[in-house]
Amino acid sequence: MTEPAEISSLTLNRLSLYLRCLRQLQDAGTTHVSSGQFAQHFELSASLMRKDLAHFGEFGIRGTGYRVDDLAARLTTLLGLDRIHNLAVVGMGSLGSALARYLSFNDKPFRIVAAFDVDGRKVGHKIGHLVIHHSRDIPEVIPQTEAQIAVLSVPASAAQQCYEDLTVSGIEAVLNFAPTQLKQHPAVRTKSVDFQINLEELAYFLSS
Amino acid sequence: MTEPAEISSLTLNRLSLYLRCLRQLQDAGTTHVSSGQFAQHFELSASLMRKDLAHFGEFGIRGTGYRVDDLAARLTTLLGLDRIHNLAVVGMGSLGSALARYLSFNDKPFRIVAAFDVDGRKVGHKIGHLVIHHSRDIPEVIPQTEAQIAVLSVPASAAQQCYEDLTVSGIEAVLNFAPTQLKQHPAVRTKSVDFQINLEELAYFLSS
DNA sequence: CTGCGCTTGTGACATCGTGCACAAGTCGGT
DNA sequence: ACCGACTTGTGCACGATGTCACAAGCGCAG
Ligand SMILES: NC(=O)c1ccc[n+]([C@@H]2O[C@H](COP(=O)([O-])OP(=O)(O)OC[C@H]3O[C@@H](n4cnc5c(N)ncnc54)[C@H](O)[C@@H]3O)[C@@H](O)[C@H]2O)c1
Ligand SMILES: NC(=O)c1ccc[n+]([C@@H]2O[C@H](COP(=O)([O-])OP(=O)(O)OC[C@H]3O[C@@H](n4cnc5c(N)ncnc54)[C@H](O)[C@@H]3O)[C@@H](O)[C@H]2O)c1
Repeated sequence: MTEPAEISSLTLNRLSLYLRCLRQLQDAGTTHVSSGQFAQHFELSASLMRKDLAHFGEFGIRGTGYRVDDLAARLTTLLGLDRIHNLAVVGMGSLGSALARYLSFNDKPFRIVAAFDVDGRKVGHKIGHLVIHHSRDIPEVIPQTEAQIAVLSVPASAAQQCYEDLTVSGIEAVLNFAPTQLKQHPAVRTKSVDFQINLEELAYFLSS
Repeated sequence: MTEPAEISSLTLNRLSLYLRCLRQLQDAGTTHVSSGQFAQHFELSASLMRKDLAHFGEFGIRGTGYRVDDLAARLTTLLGLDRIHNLAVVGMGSLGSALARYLSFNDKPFRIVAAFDVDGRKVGHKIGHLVIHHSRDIPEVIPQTEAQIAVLSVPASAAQQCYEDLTVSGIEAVLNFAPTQLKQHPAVRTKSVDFQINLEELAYFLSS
């Protein structure tokens, strides 16, 4: 099988995870690994890993396993992480700032090219070497900077409006952190990371 | 059906979502809603919502729909959000501080009772009215404060060690933000919120 | 009290995701 | 050159998840 069918989110997320684990192995100096060893080490499923990889071709050597460097490299290109992706952060509050700082360190495949807020005390100031624009300039700045992915870290009440401003500005994907159910635009790939819901799930299982 | 079987994460997360949407309806003054209206308004599935609720009993009135207040109240107790849950935050960097601040505002069902770090410049200082302890005191402070859920926001390299310190200290659940695959303790309910993997999923689908 | 329209709760069905087991294939030793 | 030990890639079966369609139930009008 090559790559005609649409890949599921679950598979894709696991591929990212595999890559991360492979990098750990690289750091440890491991050059070869079998799916069994890999799975045991990282508490994953060996057969599932093989099946995930099978969506994209053959990566291993029967009888031997996988060459760590090789698999890592192929996963990197496969996931598009060998290219640089331009990010815009909308909402430079405590979360937005943390994200911006985090991405500045970890700048391998992602690069922040624009930041937005509405707070007069923040607009015009710099975060690192990046000036914070006013949100009303989203339609102008997004195309200029060629931002492809937007990170939404504004209050829930502003999220939908910002989302729509972003979509009409030609953004290709949005990662939303606001605890709200966005009315999605079909042409923009949208995901939400919902801290609150995850916390509530844990709370459900507590004894008292 | 009442509640013998284990409820799936997916269902549980949607229940949290429904509750959040119901609160929006309450704020808007809506008193009654049918699953169809609800689903259309929030871009959800009506039949799935009914099935999710069915795990826990009957909540609606046939021919009429649901009373918003009533359903919200029942979901709140059902999810355990009428009780206060004690949180500990481990790793008071930019993300940990953002989370602490966020939870201090949004303090309805969650209350931060302890904070930890190893950085000498942070330990002993206060965040709000809460003193930051040294991580080595986790085994002492967690039981004292009766923290039930820990939020892990330390660097990936420290995550496994902190996780284990927490588990032996009697924590009941952990929400991990570090980009690493934790070796899980079976008695501790553990979830990860993985910003990086979500970002990489979006990147995969970008055109260029 | 009866009938009608509406909505829930639910069983049957379709789809999707995962675990299992094994044939196909590779390598190293003899 | 062949064998045996090992691992991948994969077909199959099972379980989980979501959709559909409808009987059961409720309220209101007459
Ligand atoms: N730990 C956290 O802080 C955390 C965790 C999970 C989710 N969230 C969510 O992330 C979002 C941001 O959280 P936060 O803690 O950073 O809040 P915050 O109040 O610190 O920051 C919000 C920022 O958004 C800006 N803003 C408001 N309206 C805007 C608009 N229309 N356009 C651009 N910027 C605008 C504000 O000026 C502010 O700087 C919230 O929706 C919150 O629920 C936060
Ligand atoms: N936007 C973000 O900042 C962001 C987003 C997603 C995930 N994350 C992840 O969350 C974690 C924290 O991110 P951050 O940006 O806050 O990093 P940070 O460097 O700002 O903060 C990390 C904090 O953890 C403390 N620490 C280190 N070892 C510790 C230990 N053993 N016990 C207790 N505390 C310890 C450090 O002193 C520091 O204060 C990282 O794993 C990061 O990958 C961060």
